[in-house]
Amino acid sequence: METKNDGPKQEQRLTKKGKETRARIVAAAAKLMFERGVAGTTVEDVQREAKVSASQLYHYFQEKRELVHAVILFQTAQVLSAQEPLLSHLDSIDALWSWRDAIVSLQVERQCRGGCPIGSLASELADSEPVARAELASGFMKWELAIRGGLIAMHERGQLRGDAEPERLALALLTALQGGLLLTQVHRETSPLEVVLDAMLAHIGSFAQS
Amino acid sequence: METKNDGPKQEQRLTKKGKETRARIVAAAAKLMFERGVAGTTVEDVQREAKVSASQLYHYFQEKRELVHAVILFQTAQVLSAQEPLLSHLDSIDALWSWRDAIVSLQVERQCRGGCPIGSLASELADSEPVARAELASGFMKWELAIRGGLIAMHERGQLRGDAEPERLALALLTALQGGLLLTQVHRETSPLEVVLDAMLAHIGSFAQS
DNA sequence: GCTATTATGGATTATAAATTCCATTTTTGA
DNA sequence: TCAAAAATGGAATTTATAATCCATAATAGC
Repeated sequence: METKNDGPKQEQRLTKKGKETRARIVAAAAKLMFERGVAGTTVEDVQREAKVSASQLYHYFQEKRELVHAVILFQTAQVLSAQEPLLSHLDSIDALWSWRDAIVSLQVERQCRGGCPIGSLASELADSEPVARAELASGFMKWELAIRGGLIAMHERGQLRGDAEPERLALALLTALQGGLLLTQVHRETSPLEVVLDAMLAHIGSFAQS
Repeated sequence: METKNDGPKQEQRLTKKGKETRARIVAAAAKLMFERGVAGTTVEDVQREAKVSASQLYHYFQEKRELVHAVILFQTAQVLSAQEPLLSHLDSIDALWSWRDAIVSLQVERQCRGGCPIGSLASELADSEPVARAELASGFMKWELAIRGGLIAMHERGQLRGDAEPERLALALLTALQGGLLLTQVHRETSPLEVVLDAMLAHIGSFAQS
C-alpha cells in the first residue's frame, strides 16, 4: 500500500500556470485581509482582486479557511523577509536604533494604517481558530528568534552585561513592538510606537558595556 | 423652532424596563464580541444571549453598527472601572508591581484568552470604522491618563528623577501592556506579558530616587 | 381611567456570502 | 499525438445574516 495523499488536502500537482494563479490568489487575499480583516474580506472580493473565477479559487482552496491558512504562511514569510536585512544585523545598540527608525518610518509611510500584518491576523483569529493560532504563534516565534540571535551575539561578545537575559529581552522587544503597532493604528500617530520602542531600547541599552 | 432630536438617533425616552433591556443587550453583545469578535457575532447570537427578540434589539439600536458603538462605550467603562482600585493608587514603584501582578493573574484566570477587551475591538475596527476608531482612541486615552496621573504624582513628589518624562512613560507602559496581552493570547502563556511589563517597570524604576 | 408612548413577539423579507456544478479549454507526460 | 489531468468560465444553489413589518401588550403621565 503506497502512501496516499491524505492529510490536509495536499494540492495534487500544480502546473507552472497553476502555481502562478494560486500565488496571485494568496497575494490578493493577503492584501485585502490586511486592509479589511479576514471576516471583512469575502471570497468574491478576493476573486475580483486576483482576477480569477470562483471555480479557480475553489480549485486551489477547499474553503475560505484554507485560504486564510495560506495567507498566514504568506504574511509570516513576507514580514520576515522584509525585515531580513535589518534582523540579520541586529547585533549592536546602533543597529537596534536603526531598526527602530525603519519601523517607525514604515508606519509613517502607511499613514499608521493596518498595524502588524501578523498581529492583526492574530488578534482576529487567536481565540476562534486553533490551527491559525498555532501557526501565528509559530510565526511570531520565528521573528522572536531572529531578534534573539542578535542579542545573544552581543551578549556572548560581552557587549551586554552578564546579567542581561537576551531571550527575555528579545521577547519583550517584539511584544512592545506589537503594542506599539496597535496603538499607533488606533491613534493614527506614531508616538505610541516611538515611546515604547525608545523605552525598550533604553532598557536594553542599560545592559550595555564597552 | 425647537431643537429636534436629530444627530445620532438619540433614543427618545427609555422607561425603567427599557433601560434594563437595553443594558442586557449591550452586556450580551459585549460578552460575545469579546469572545468571538464583532464580525463573528451575529445579531441573532446577541438576541439569544440577551433573551430578546429581533424587534427589541432593533428598537434600541438602529443597526448593528450602533450596537457596536454601545459595546465600545461599555467595554471602555468596564475596563476603567475594573482597574480603578489599582489605577487610582498607581503612584509608587510598589503599586506598579502590584498592578503588574494583578494583570498577569487575570490573564491566568482567563487562560490567556480574549486579550484586551478594548484592544481586540481596536484591532478589528480601527481601519474600517472611523467613528469606532476615534471612540477607541478616546478610551485608550482615558486609560493612559489614569496611569499618567500616578507617575506625575511620583514625579512631583520627587520619587522619580527630574529627567523622567511621566507622560511618555505612561504611554509606553500602556502600549507595552497591549502588546503583552496580544502575544499572551496568541501563545496561550503569560510570559510575553510578564517580560514586557517587567522590562517597562525596570525602565521606570531606573528613574526612581528616594 | 384613559390615551399616547414605549416595549415586545415573532414571522417575513432581502441580501450577501460561501460553496457547488457542469461544461469547456489548456496543459502534461507517455 | 493523444488520453489523462489540470485549469478555467460562469451560472446556480444554498445558507447565513441583517433588517423590516405589523400586531399586541405594557407603561407613563395626565
